[in-house]
Amino acid sequence: MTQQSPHPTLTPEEIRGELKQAGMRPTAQRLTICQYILNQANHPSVEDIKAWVDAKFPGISLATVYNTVHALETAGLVQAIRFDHSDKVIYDRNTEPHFHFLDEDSGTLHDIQSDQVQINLNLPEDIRVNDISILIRGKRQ
Amino acid sequence: MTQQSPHPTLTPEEIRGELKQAGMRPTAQRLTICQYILNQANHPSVEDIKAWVDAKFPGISLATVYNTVHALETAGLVQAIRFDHSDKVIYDRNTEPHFHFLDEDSGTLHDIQSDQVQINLNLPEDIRVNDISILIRGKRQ
DNA sequence: CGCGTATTTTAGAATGATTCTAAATAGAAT
DNA sequence: ATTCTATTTAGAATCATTCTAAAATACGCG
Ligand SMILES: [Mn+2]
Ligand SMILES: [Mn+2]
Ligand SMILES: [Zn+2]
Ligand SMILES: [Zn+2]
Repeated sequence: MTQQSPHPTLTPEEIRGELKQAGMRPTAQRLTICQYILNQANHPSVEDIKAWVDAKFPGISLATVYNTVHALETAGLVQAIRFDHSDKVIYDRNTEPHFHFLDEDSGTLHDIQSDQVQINLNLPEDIRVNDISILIRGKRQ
Repeated sequence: MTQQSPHPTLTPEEIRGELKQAGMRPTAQRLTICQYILNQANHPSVEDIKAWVDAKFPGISLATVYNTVHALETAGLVQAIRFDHSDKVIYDRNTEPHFHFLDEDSGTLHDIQSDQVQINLNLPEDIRVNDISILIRGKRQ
């Protein structure tokens, strides 16, 4: 299923804790960005993040958004992904290995947990697989 | 297997024929580009194409390479694909649905025919799948 | 062959996402 | 308060790609 996200909502205090644990100072900018990426957003682009954060924090710089997502990525709190259908990187709070469904009508991405897909690979012996990336495109009827 | 490509080598005359059939004038630039994309190359980027063609056809413009790959794409002679690990579009002479293996050591892409992968999707009833894109990353030991 | 017209090629400018730079600001430590 | 480091910021730079508008070329026809 592309079902309800398994991501618990984090309180501001919990976010603060995650940042500190990652060695990042919990600045107002970062807390706001995390409130969006970790709690509200669904696979947002930097543009999405900037737009949302701008409402709560007018005038935040684009560079800060980039800096922050990079830091969050390094800290392992988000995953950066790029798909064929867009030239923008999207950030994924789901850092577990999983796949994606692109709803071609709405343009929205939805997680597909690994256990919802069974893959049987018939590859040469000498290949060691490190990672599998899957994007399913389709529509809901 | 990521085995030998199922792409027959085309003679210059055959390439000429393909272009005409697609309503494209078989100019020297296009013939040279096709000689590379359709016969020699393995998932080349525009940069790759430009570099190879430049040797046979010094001074060809980058715009022409872009124009030509777009025309070939429209004609259905190649497929444009973008993967996560590079910010460049690559062109694929294999226009059948298929998947890809990225050799992380060499950075090279290899086709995986659809019949070498069995996928069982456990998705909601209301989802109609139009396309599945798979990239397998790994190494050869 | 020689013209007329549509297609193609081309250089260079524009675009857009992202990265870089270097200076200003803020936080933490002493 | 002073110092040191982390963060934020505006703006420039980068890079793949797209666009523009003019020059060159190909092709059909007389
Ligand atoms: Mn979006
Ligand atoms: Mn390449
Ligand atoms: Zn996801
Ligand atoms: Zn391929």
